Amino acid sequence: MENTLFDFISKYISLTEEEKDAILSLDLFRFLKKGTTLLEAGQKSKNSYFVLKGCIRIYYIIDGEEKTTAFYTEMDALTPHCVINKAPSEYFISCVEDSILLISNSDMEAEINSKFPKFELMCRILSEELLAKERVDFDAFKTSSPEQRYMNLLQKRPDLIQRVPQHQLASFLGIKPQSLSRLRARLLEKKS
Amino acid sequence: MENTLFDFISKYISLTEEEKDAILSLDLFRFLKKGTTLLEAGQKSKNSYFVLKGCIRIYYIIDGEEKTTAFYTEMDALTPHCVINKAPSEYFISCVEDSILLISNSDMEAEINSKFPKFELMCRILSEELLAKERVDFDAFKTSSPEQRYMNLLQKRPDLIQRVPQHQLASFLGIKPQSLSRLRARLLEKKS
DNA sequence: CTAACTCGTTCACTTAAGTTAAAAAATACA
DNA sequence: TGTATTTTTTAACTTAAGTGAACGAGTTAG
Repeated sequence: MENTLFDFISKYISLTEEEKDAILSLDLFRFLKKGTTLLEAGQKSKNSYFVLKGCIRIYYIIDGEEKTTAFYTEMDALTPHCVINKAPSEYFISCVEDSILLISNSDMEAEINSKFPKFELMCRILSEELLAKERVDFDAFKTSSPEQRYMNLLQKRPDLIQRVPQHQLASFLGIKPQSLSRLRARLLEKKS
Repeated sequence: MENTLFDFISKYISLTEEEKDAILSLDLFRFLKKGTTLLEAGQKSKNSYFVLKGCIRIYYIIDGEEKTTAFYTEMDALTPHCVINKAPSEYFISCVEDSILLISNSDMEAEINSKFPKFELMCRILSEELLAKERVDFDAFKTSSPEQRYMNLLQKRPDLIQRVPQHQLASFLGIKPQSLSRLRARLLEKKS
């Protein structure tokens, strides 16, 4: 668990043993049950999440319907929009599975970043990377059909298709559950 | 022009006159003609862009078709994916209009960031903001129909609809030019 | 144990986007 | 200015996603 975290950090900066201990002493690890809500729409929060184990999702409630738009699994980091713009959240976050998360808050992060330039550097690089990647993902979504998106997902994140309920996958792909079901049937047909 | 830049920076950090002069002495401003290509797919580059005036776009060529996925206008910043992952670019960048850009390269940025922690701080905050916003934009795209996306654009970036050719807007909205034209006709019909 | 729910699938029908083609309008440029 | 080129619109037809409803399997709760 600590190893997962430090392996991740080591991709960006190197930490001394003291620094590692300092991080661990903050006691940020949290064990959460499937279905636990971490953030509600309308709510303000300062918490950021890093997934050590399990899966969390972002979803909206639009016309009474849940619309899941993003999944975060092992080694994924998420700072909600409401933390950045200090406004009520536009979306919910909850656990898709029993999960182990590192939960930090923005005040604490600001303090650490100003004390340890190394950490600030890591955060900059990480968010620049995530931003560039999000851009490319968004582009791929725009330029492809639901069927292509599904096949792309099958390639890039096959695990998701196993661990996530299909109606959540459907809205993640920008379609209705019935359409995903039909689409899958269509693909099976094609293969044979 | 300098003012546009410093107004932008002042939202994040405050600069002394010396620091401002130092930035200006780097001579990063570039004047570009409409249609100029800044980056080609397959090419490697270290350049980041900040739009002071005008408009640039990201586009792909898929099956011989141009697919425009993003527009950057006044006060927008863009670091291409290829700069981040040091791999050949998956997309093109070109000027939609005559534009004034600030063009920096990643080596230079790394140097400045390590010399001036203030700058590193700005870059971190900026990319965290952009990442959170990109997430919300992507979500809005996923959860809405082409018609809703168009109406949303009409509200949020009415200028774009004026300054950008419709076939580029269409792929930005994830549809074909014919569909956008039809969609617009449908909306006009509804209004009356 | 059964009633209530949730989830995935199927079906018939509606709606809108994709496709192909052609014409009309706007723009560039020689 | 007139011609070429690009952009936008229109139309007819195809394809696939949305909608509303129903069904069975699996799960949960009383």
